[in-house]
Amino acid sequence: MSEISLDEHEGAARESAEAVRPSGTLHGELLVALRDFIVEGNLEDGARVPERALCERFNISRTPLREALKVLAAEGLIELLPNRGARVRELSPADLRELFDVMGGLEALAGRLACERITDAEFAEIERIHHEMYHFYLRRDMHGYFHCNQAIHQLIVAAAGNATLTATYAGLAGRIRRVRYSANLAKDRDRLGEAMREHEAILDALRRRAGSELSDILFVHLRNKLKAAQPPGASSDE
Amino acid sequence: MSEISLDEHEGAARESAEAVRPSGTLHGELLVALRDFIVEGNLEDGARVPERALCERFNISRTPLREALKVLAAEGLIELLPNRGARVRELSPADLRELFDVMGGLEALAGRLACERITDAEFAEIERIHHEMYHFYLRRDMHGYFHCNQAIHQLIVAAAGNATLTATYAGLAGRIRRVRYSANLAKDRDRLGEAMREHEAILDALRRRAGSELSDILFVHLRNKLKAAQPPGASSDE
DNA sequence: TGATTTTATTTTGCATTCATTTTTTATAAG
DNA sequence: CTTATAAAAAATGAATGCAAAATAAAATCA
Repeated sequence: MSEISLDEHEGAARESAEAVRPSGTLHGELLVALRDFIVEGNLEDGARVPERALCERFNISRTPLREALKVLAAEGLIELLPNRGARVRELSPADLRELFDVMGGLEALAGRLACERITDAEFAEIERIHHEMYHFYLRRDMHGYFHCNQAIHQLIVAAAGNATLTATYAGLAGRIRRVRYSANLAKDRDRLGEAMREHEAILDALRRRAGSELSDILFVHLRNKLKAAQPPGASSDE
Repeated sequence: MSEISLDEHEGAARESAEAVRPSGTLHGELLVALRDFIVEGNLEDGARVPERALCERFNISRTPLREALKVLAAEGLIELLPNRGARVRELSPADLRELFDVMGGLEALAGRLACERITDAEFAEIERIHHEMYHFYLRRDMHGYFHCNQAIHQLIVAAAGNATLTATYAGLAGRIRRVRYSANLAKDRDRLGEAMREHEAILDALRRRAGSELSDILFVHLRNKLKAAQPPGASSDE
């Protein structure tokens, strides 16, 4: 009956909403598992979230499941319709634009903060991955490139040393991750080269600990990323 | 038995976590009411959240209450200790610093976005309140001053026209609102004058639609606000 | 046949119940 | 009188039960 193909995503201990990691409680574990389950795209966009099936899949009763659903709704991953259950939240082009802008703002902040406190060792690590990324870029290895790209942005956020920022950022990132924009990105070679140059500028500003400048670069960088991901004439639904 | 002094905070329909406004469902209403109840300081810092008492107070069973608690924990307002219930989350000086920085980052973003899309009418409204605030400043009317100050920052965020940003901002603002830093702020007259000058600069940059510049000013403005709120030598718990 | 009403089934929201764990109170020992 | 131990009370986490609502299915009529 249950047409869901989940295979126990236990171990993936994603650090998410900061104050909620009640390992040892069913609800806490379930929250993590369910979030991954949805983020990884096991449910179609706009699809109903099948309570019964998920209960059977995770071997729990409805109570902890519904608690987790409420949290995921607060995070914006699903939406709750009164008396009509939960649905996977669809991202309109406008939503995506909003998310990218906020992510851009948070990365801009991360860059600024990172300039204040990043150690030489941390910077060296970012630089190392940057060169690795350049390597992938030359070889047109999209998978490797993308992986490094993610890592760099993640490291900058981490270097900011602000747990609240990290948690907020992770929450928004989860919502975007459902969208397969990577495909669009990878296709546009011009964008790839441009992105590479932007990353050079990021590294440079970070090296000089030029917080305000880095802040600007990162925001624009995210804007360009969005532009590349969005079809040219996509309505912004304003 | 219940030493809680709540008097039905119904109507206050605060727009909060965007995807959760299930008016008509008990859980949704309760979430809003409970959040206000905690934000308004009806529970001591670090105090246990009394499930039983709250159930009686709101006339509901534990199920919807606990659902709301899970959401509030995800928002960071309370923390859940396995088998030991929920407690009102205390804000360490480090937490406060983190929150202010992220709020600063979000306001910086708001300023940048506002410059892109703010209308002359919207700007005029902000300018009007700014002058009103100056009036209060001259008269040393702290209450009026503070109110205007809040309004201006709120309007800038609104002018950004990004619902995701608004929701994220509101979530963090709620956590800070528990702290009575306003008292500290109001006491420091030097800071007040400085803040006034910073607001002049904000207005000026916004008038010129100088997004990047405004972004910087707003972040620094928030930093200074924090500095004024924090006792000089407060440990940053790094 | 196709649309519409009626009935059955499922799903949802919330209350209640139950087994554990924690906290409190009472009791005993040093 | 203080500290340690044991028993009682309360709380928490999760499962189950139940009424109302929504969806699906069947029956009726045009």
